Amino acid sequence: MENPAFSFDSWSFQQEEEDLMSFPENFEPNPKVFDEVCTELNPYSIPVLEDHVEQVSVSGSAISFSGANKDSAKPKRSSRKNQKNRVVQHVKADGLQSDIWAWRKYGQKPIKGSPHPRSYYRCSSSKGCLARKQVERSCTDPGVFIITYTAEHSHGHPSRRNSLSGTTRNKSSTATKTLADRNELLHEEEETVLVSPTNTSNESVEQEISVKIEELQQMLEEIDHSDKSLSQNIMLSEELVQSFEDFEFEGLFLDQFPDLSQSMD
DNA sequence: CGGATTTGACCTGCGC
DNA sequence: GCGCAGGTCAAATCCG
Repeated sequence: MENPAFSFDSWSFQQEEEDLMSFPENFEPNPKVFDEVCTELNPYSIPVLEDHVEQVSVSGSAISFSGANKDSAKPKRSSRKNQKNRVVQHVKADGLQSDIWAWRKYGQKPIKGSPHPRSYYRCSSSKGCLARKQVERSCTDPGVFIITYTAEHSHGHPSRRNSLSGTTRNKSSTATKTLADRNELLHEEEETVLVSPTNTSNESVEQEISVKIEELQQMLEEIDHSDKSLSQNIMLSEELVQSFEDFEFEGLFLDQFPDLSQSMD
């Protein structure tokens, strides 16, 4: 069985980086145009911190999506005017992997004056969802990605991500994943646990979660502090992943808290 | 075989 | 009206 969420690995992200950097080495954008585009793409001068994502709404309402009118007839092609209302995020590389939605890439275009192409994604969690996402590398800081969300999701959060977020599809087997990837996975799963209702009466579930977290943390410590060979670390990591698969966090939560996915909206 | 990605073609908005 | 640039479509291709 393959865990879909586990397809979020650094390898595939590196592939995306390669894709984004696929312009000729001698590519030299017009300096004037380049500056103008950079100013346009990063008008907020938001300081991007590690593990921190600033979220900005062009319409002035943070976090909320406001681009599409769900009641209006769906045009065959979206109007560029509609995209004045959109949410822009400036994230570092690891921020691209913290997106809970499943996105499907439907296009990539070189942007005039920018050395980096822009990738276009649509939500693949639900058929008919109008949510869109654009990912492009900042021209002022290649380590920063500018993510622009347009329209809003017409459905609740997916129980599992079934695609990649700002990345190409996974091309490697689980055996080739790095320890950093596994740690990233653990962080994501821990975050999933932490969003559970705090006043739930289901103590047995909470206890089970607590025990599981402790086990996983111990396993991580073994990985981090041991001087084992890489292959041994990978074996430990595989055990960690299997542990997650056996536990089935989200399935458990969906069974115990059927309203959770909606309340997260 | 089904789902995701790639990529050239096409459509639309906007400035001149 | 024309041309450019951004955004989307869809067939081809890839991959598990």
